[in-house]
Amino acid sequence: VVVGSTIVDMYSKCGDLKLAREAFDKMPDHDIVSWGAMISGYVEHGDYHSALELFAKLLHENVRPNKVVFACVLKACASIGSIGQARWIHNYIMRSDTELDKMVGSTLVDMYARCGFLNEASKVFALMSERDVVSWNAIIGGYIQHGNGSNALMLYFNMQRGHLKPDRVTFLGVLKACGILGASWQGKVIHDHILRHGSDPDVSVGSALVDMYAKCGNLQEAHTVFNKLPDQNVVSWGALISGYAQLGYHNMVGQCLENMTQQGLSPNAIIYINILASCSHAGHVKDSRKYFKSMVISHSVTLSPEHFNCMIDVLGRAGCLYEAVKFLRSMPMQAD
RNA sequence: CGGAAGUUAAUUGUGC
Repeated sequence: VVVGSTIVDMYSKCGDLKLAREAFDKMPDHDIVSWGAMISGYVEHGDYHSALELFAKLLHENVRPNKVVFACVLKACASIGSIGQARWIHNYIMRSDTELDKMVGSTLVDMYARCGFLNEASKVFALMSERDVVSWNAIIGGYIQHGNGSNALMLYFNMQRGHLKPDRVTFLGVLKACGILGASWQGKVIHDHILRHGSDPDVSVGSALVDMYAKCGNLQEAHTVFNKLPDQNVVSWGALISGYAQLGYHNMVGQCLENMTQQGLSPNAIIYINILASCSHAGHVKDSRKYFKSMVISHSVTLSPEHFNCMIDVLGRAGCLYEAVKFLRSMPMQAD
């Protein structure tokens, strides 16, 4: 059974769920770990329905799920917004005398938040028997997903008072909260916390800092932080470019694109959305045509409705209605 | 303590 579970886990970590399921079905006996390995494999690869189906089968065979299995299926429910099944599972957990430990509790918090029930998320958070940094991150993240930056920041400062050490995920969250609020003062405080935290510099946290400063309107600081990043990737460039685009610095957007390309990084779909949006704000019809063309010939970007929206917008404003309609008709997807 | 587990950075446009 142990070997079987290991094989199931190995196949699913390699991304071959079919082989994993075959191995699972061939096992003479299943213990709870093998069920867990298979269910978590489905969840990890986004096959939430299969995960829930297998969970139903587990219940049908009168196997007692454990905390790991609960966490996996709750995550599946959260991902497809299946609040009904999630509530049923929550209920089952309560009936089965499973304690709301940090793992099951955090998953419930995250699930309720994703399904839009923040009251219940914070209720579960308050009831949990233990809370670790992931639990705090889950509730903070929940408020952020719903645009409530101030509650997220309040929770962060409560967490500090509880002497619980934040981690990089916490920082990613609260920096986003500052960006939402335009709270540059709190942002600087958190920047300071990050520097004192004593962890290795991290590109993700660095990009979140760039984004935070940009969203607070402080492009100078954003660029300074950007220059100090250990390495610059497409996302960190994206944060910077989006900042320049939103604040109307059209030529800086072009400049960034050039520098980025010189670094050997090719712009992705999101970068192009920002660039085209910048053309649209600046009313640069020619630039927008130029960039759209280079995007198409690069063949490395999947065109999305956003790209077309930007083009149609900039052309429409410039009075090039005929060309705008041409773009509208040439959309490879359904126009809304 | 030979096997499974929770939170994770950049995202367009119209009108009030």
